[in-house]
Amino acid sequence: MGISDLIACFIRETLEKADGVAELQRSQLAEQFHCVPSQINYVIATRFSPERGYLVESRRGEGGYIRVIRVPGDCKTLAMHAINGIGEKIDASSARAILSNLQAENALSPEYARMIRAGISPSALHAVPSDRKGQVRAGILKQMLLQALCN
Amino acid sequence: MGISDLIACFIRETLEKADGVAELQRSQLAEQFHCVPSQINYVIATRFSPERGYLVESRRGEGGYIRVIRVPGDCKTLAMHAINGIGEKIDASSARAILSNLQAENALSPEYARMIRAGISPSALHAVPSDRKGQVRAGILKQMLLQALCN
DNA sequence: CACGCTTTGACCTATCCTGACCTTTGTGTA
DNA sequence: TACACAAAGGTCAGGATAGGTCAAAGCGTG
Repeated sequence: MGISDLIACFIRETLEKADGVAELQRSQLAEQFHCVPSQINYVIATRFSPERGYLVESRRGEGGYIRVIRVPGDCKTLAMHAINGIGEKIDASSARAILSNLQAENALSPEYARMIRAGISPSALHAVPSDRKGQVRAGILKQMLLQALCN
Repeated sequence: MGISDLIACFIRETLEKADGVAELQRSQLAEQFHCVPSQINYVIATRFSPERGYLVESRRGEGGYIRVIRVPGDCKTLAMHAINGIGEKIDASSARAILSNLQAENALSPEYARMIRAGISPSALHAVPSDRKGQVRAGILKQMLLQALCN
């Protein structure tokens, strides 16, 4: 596990403790994890993007901050939101993140999540030409999420 | 016995010791056996395929790994039987037939069957070039069946 | 010798980490 | 009030690390 994962983990814990809103200080966090400040942006961009169910606000200058908000809502809404956010194509790690979010919100059972992961795993998509993988992953993900939603 | 067999043996031993989950470092393993990294992929592809009862996950970049998972023995027979019958590629109606057979034998719950059907439905696979649909369907079907039958 | 399994290497893709440079905002001072 | 300055945070391209793909060459055996 690299530093990025540690930072993401820390942010998730903060969100947990603080009831869905984490207010962070970029440079302070960077110092705490012995990394450059821009790595915090990297972590937020790759793990706390809107498609993954988070909102991010920030402010520069004196008293600046980065606020990560876990977007609230009931299971169905979250799942529909996730499906709508998928778009034409999706890369593997975004797909993984969406699934673990839905799972964390109890909008998706661990069993269904595992099935979906199996369905979009690299070995499953082996025969898809690489320039189409993103599209195919998106297609499968949407269909299976829809199915899982309707129990 | 060639190097591939030695590597396969080593992975099996690791699986034995580690209770069915081996986490490997491709380049490290390659160095250890004095071969090129891609030979590790060859070994995994030829000896740890879904047909043989293994799941494989991996991650690139810093902290990358290859994880080989041996599916538990008790559920293995049935799953292997179904999966081995699938082959390189499969058309939509044969896939449906396999699913309804398994369902009829009570080997597959209706929920899981529906998930799989969603995953290989035409809308899920719309972005796959038609000359590859059969192969892709087979890939997804195998992975998902392995997951569904072995939980 | 033909066939199939093995081995190799060139090239590709994904993920993470870093640093140089830029923009926004609050505040103290002339 | 205006302005300079310091204190945040933002962007982006590049480098490092690690696994993936594919086709061609090697090799052993019927």
